[in-house]
Amino acid sequence: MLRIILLGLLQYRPMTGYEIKTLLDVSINHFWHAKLSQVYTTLKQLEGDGLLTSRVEAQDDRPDRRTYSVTEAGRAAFHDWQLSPIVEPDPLKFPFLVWVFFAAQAPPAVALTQLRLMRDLHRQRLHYYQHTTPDVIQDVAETTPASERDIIFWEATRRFGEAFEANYLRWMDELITQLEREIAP
Amino acid sequence: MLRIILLGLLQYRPMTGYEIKTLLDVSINHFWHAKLSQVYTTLKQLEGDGLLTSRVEAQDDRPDRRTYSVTEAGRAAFHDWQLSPIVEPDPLKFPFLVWVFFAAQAPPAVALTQLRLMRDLHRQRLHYYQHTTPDVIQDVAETTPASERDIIFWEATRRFGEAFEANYLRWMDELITQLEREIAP
DNA sequence: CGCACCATGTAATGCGTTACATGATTTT
DNA sequence: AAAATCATGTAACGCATTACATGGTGCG
Repeated sequence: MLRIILLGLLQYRPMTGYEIKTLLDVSINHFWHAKLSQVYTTLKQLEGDGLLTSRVEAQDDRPDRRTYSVTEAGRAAFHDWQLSPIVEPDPLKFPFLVWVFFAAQAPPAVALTQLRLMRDLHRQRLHYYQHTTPDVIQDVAETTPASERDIIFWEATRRFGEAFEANYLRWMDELITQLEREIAP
Repeated sequence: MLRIILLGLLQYRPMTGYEIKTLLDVSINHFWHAKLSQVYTTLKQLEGDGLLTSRVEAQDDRPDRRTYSVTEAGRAAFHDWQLSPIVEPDPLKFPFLVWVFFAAQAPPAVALTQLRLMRDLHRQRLHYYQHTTPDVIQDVAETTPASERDIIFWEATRRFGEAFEANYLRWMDELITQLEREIAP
């Protein structure tokens, strides 16, 4: 998947590994993430496969920059992926739900404390999607040659994040209330 | 994480790798998953670490069964994990959102077809959480010595799945409607 | 003075999937 | 006759994280 993301992002404009990582951290980060080291190794791999090319620019005050661009083969690989239909819902992983599944084994007070903490964290995230992400999308749209249609879909992913967090909060509030009633009737 | 899940499940009762896998597929499957081969290797690993023990029972008509049980050290490791607070929201991955992020690069008709297909898949999943999972929880509760408190949390994970899918559907319906308006005004 | 930013990479290790290998019994 | 269930595992590979290694500039 990271391979596809890198091919997709580099179609907007050529970038260095470092630039890609910073872009990743503000845009795609909410539904996919990668460490800088993985970005570097995956870029190298894609170049080895002929899907990217790179050229090095020397700089005297800072380290050299290696800028990657997509080749024709890279563009083709990306579009192949994009046009082949996805016929199964993604198998997802929610580590915190594992904790909830086994929460009966923990003392009730500990469980409640953990749930309240997690609720606060998701409240913060919801706030971020509502008040910060719209500005981020604007910023990215200005520094990247993106179409209006791109922005429609970027905004759709933001709304997904917002709705996901709002939904998560509702669910947690209900669970916490239920447990509170059971502990202190 | 699979290590923790195996330790958690084996505390209800001793099981073979095969039994664990079938239990995994109907319970935890909605927020974590693993292949049978990984279950076998992880069980072996946990035994090597002294967190599980196993004994083999010969059978004449079927292959031998290796039944695993949790050791004291295993119980301790599980409770350590359970009592150490989770202070960051999980970094999640939604592969389909990557597709949406780049959907502007696909022909509008292709994008709409894919979105409608995915909507149907999530509709099926919602139906499953609403009408099948409650029965599954009952079944598991009957074959496994689980407390009432366990069932409260298992039911909570079911509600999470239900709410997640309902929310996903709402989001997709909105996006599809928005795109339909733009294609054929 | 220390931290963040810019900038690149490698090496070791761990987690997870796919493919390989076997084989009897039961259900459709 | 074919598929699903029961039952175990290994080997190769790929994806991802952590740790290691380097070093100048700018800001508070």
